[in-house]
Amino acid sequence: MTCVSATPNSPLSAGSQSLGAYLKSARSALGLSLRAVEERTGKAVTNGYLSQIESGTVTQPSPNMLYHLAQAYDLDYGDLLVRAGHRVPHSDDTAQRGILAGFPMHALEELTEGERGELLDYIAFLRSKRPSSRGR
Amino acid sequence: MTCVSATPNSPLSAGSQSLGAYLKSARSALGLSLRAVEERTGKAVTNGYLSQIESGTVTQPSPNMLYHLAQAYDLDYGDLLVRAGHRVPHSDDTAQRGILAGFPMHALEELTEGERGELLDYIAFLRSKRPSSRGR
DNA sequence: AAGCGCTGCTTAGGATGCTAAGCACACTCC
DNA sequence: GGAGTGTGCTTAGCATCCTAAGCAGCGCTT
Repeated sequence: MTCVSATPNSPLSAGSQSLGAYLKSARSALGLSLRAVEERTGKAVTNGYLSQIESGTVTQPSPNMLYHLAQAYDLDYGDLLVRAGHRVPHSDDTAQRGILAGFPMHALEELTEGERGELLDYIAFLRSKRPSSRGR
Repeated sequence: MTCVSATPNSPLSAGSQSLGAYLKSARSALGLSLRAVEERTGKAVTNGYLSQIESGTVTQPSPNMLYHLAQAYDLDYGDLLVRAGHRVPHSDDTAQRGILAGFPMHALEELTEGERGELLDYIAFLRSKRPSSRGR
């Protein structure tokens, strides 16, 4: 047991901790070993790799990895994303219309995904049909 | 309507578009060149790399890349994340972000009045092509 | 024709995520 | 002592992302 750090660091209050330090605190708080976490994530995060993350050898794990860790530690996934330096979609506003006020949006809403794809292609087709402008 | 059989010519037409095909449609609808997009993203996404994404050579671009593309095309960032196979924070309630989330409104804004008319006709055409029931 | 600029596309190579395997140390239990 | 198990940690190597540089083709201008 080489390290068992002494600092009782509550992972929830960590302000500017690096991702690795934060995850290490979290694991320590839960009293889990590296391999226990590997087990918890269903082998999605191997113990060696987790060690790399905690030590800072790996600085930006993929969202998928972070998700599994969030699950294993019961942490907030979005928070982990931010700590890893990923952008998080701010999923709020749905309404800025503007020029399109006249356009019947519900017509679009009724389309299926595939139909919307076709529509995009048709828009491209309309543009390609225009007199001379090549791409703009 | 002019029509000219735009449907069969569609390179992707239907179903669940791959990320690449979707991004290609979006770019095409906006009438942007690969290098124009590179410019728009402030060189964050190079033209060659974008080509790789569209062609499927690169299947899972980083969230950061997707963010820049979402900005450039005025698409929903979260939607792109999902299409790229990344997990999205609040995705417990799966499908119900804005239905129009994936649609590039800019593409509509740039159309002329007449073209918008044709587009509406085409939407009507799409709907008429369906197997009648409107529930879905 | 020659040159220019734009188009999409390819490719070598560096950087990084990520895995599988193994190391050294510490604690048992026979 | 020796075997077995658990700990954190390291490392070779592969896969993938991503960049920089370049390719050929097309249309336009002189």
